[in-house]
Amino acid sequence: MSPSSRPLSRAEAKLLTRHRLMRGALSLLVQDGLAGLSTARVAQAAGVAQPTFYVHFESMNALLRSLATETVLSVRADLHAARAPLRQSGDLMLASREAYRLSLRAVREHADLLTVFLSERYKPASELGRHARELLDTLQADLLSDAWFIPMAQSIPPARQRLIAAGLVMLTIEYGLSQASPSSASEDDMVDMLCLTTQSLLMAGMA
Amino acid sequence: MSPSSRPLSRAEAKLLTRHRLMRGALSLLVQDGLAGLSTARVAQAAGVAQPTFYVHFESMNALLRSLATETVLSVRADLHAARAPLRQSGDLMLASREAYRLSLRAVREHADLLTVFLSERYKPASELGRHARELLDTLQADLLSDAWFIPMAQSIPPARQRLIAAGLVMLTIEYGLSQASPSSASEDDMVDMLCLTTQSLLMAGMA
DNA sequence: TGTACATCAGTGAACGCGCGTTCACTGATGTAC
DNA sequence: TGTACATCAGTGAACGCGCGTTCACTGATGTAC
Repeated sequence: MSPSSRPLSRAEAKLLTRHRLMRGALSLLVQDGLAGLSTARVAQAAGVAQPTFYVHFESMNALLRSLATETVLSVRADLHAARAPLRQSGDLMLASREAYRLSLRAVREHADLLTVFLSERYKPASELGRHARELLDTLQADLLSDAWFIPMAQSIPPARQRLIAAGLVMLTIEYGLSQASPSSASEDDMVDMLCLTTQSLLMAGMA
Repeated sequence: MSPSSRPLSRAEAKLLTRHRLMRGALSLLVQDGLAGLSTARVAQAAGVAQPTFYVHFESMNALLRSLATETVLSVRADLHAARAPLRQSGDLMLASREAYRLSLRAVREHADLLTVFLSERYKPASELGRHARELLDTLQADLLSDAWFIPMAQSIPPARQRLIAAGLVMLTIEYGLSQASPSSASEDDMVDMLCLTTQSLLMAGMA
């Protein structure tokens, strides 16, 4: 499994333990949410003794902060990358389909983190909740900026633009996450729905 | 404040305490989620001593079960009632607008409970999560059955029907809850979006 | 209505337990020569 | 390369605290006569 026989340096080993703690925390969050989180359980999930937690993080909130800031960037980047087809010239309809297909995959890829964020977004006092709201706001803004060149989009009032972006982001995440369930609809059906919803929302926005 | 000067009977007083415990639990759930819930805090929010909790519920899970079953019914009924205009003959477009307007209000009315349910729906092991998933499934089924008479709806394959219902339910809840935030869009804009999305999804579903 | 007794919602005190947090210690890794 | 020392990631033990849960007790409410 190990790509090299060289033993890990102290710094590398420490970073590895840190990553294991964060992954352990994420898997506990997915299972039980914040209620199921304790330094003991996180440490156990990471395979280290419980006080080791404090070697890496000064508190549970500090770990959650790191988890949020370090993972949010990759979710955001992946969803932006999924819309690359839109930014190339060509058939807009075909490009939209491909962009939504890739977006659904990105959502599936980050399903664990997104479920946690969706769960926490309505908790006003939670630091994780604040990060979740910021992420969703950012995803909406990214979507708008990626769609800016679409002729229809520019003539829509800003308030409606935000409403459209919020709806499309939520639909994409909702559909993407539902792919995990066994009775899920087909990806093609989801892409159809998303594309037509987008078209009609854009037209509705101008009205 | 009291509508009658007659002192409460023992049974009435007990029921009142029970309601206070459940409302206390709900307000704590809204603030901090399951993580912030303890028998002591619930009892304090209800204004009773902590062991009193066990006079009414055998455990926190029992309280959550009661909270879910007793409130789910009223959410479901209110959303069904909001679609009454659809069930009367007349202009379908006007009826849709009115139905969505009433639905948004029902969502706002039950905002506390819905945010809690949305937060818990992705937690596989949580009993509250199971109730949340059941509620959302039921709301989707109710929407489909209320829309059954719409000519277009009947020719859509079942898998797509469910996808459409899931999308519309989530959009309605998402928009309705966003009305609580100060920078929220106008209700009229939301109704526009929902109506046009509905139309286009119905057309997409048949394709 | 009045009295004696039964019921029971609510309580204070007590318990064992897992939690967060601290700290002295260990032994492997890193460094200076 | 070899040796002596420094660093520090990880640990076991210990602590005070809030938690869930139990229980004997109280006093107001309800009931029988």
